[in-house]
Amino acid sequence: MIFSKTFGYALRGILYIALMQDEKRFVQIEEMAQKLGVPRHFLGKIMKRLVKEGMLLSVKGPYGGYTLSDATLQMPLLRLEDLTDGLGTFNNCVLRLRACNATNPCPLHFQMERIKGDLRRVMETTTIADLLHKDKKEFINSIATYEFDGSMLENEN
Amino acid sequence: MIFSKTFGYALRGILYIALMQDEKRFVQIEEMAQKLGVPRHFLGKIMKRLVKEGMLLSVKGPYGGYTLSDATLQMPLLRLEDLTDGLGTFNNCVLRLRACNATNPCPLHFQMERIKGDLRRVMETTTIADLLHKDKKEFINSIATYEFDGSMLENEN
DNA sequence: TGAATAAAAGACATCGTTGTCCTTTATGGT
DNA sequence: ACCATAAAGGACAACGATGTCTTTTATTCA
Ligand code: FES
Ligand code: FES
Repeated sequence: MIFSKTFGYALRGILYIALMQDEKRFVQIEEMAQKLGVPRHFLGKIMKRLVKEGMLLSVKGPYGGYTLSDATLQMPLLRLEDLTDGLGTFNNCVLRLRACNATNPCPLHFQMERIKGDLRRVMETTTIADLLHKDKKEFINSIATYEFDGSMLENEN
Repeated sequence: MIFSKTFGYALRGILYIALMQDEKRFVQIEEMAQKLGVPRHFLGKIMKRLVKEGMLLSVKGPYGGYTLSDATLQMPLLRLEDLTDGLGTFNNCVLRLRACNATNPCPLHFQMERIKGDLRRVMETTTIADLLHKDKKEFINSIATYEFDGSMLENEN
């Protein structure tokens, strides 16, 4: 499946936080989980990890929550993939046979080397910021599990 | 990880059978598992599945085992992927958000559409037979978990 | 200082993948 | 018919990914 669920949740969480930065300083996990349609506590675990790894900042207590710096916006997706799924997709043999290299290639090595290289290039050259753009309501719908009318954006904050 | 272990075992099993066809009519699971360095009973399950789906033929009893037809050699890898992992990699959104299409694309859709298209093309146009070639000993080493000296090829058959 | 809020932390549950083991069925040789 | 061989089938175990729940820690505000 290329990416794990964890990677998907992490990316969507980060994008949601990035999107909210002009409105509010910190975003709470509860709000993220609801808007994105993602399991709350599981998302919490993932966010905690990202904080520890320096990709997010968090503040406890009232008015606290998660936020991110410009540096994070400029990070390539590969960094996030590394923190969640690891880089096995690129470093390991697709058939999981010892080391992956041209010296002792598996039957799929050369075909997959191309694909893996292309994928890696995309993950290396695409930053979090690159995924943003567009208008806000449409963008939130594009990362939410279920659509919701944009009115929820203004409401209870 | 792109492919499951199951897919890897299945492919290596099929290639091993294909490779042995000039020597012996049927290949036993025991031999396959040992030579490839793969869990025996798990491999059995996978082979059973491939037989049921028409990708392999099997015969029970003494001198029995698995074999495959020319038709199987001409099958694209995509068929095997379908029988093991399914085609979710190609049909689903990489973030697992509803349907994957350009109408309501996720933030990674267009980047991943290209990669997924390339991968699919490889899987569609590459057949089992395409992976064979080369000299036998070298090829077996390329699908075995651990190297073994070629003498094992001649020995106890 | 006390109450409320929100993340951090850790224990535990569920589920799909991977792997093992035992019994049943089919086949060939005697 | 009987025995040996080998796949088919099904029960179950181990494990990692995913998901839930409760307790602890940090922070804000009154
Ligand atoms: S050796 Fe298998 S993908 Fe490189
Ligand atoms: S919509 Fe996400 S990959 Fe197509």
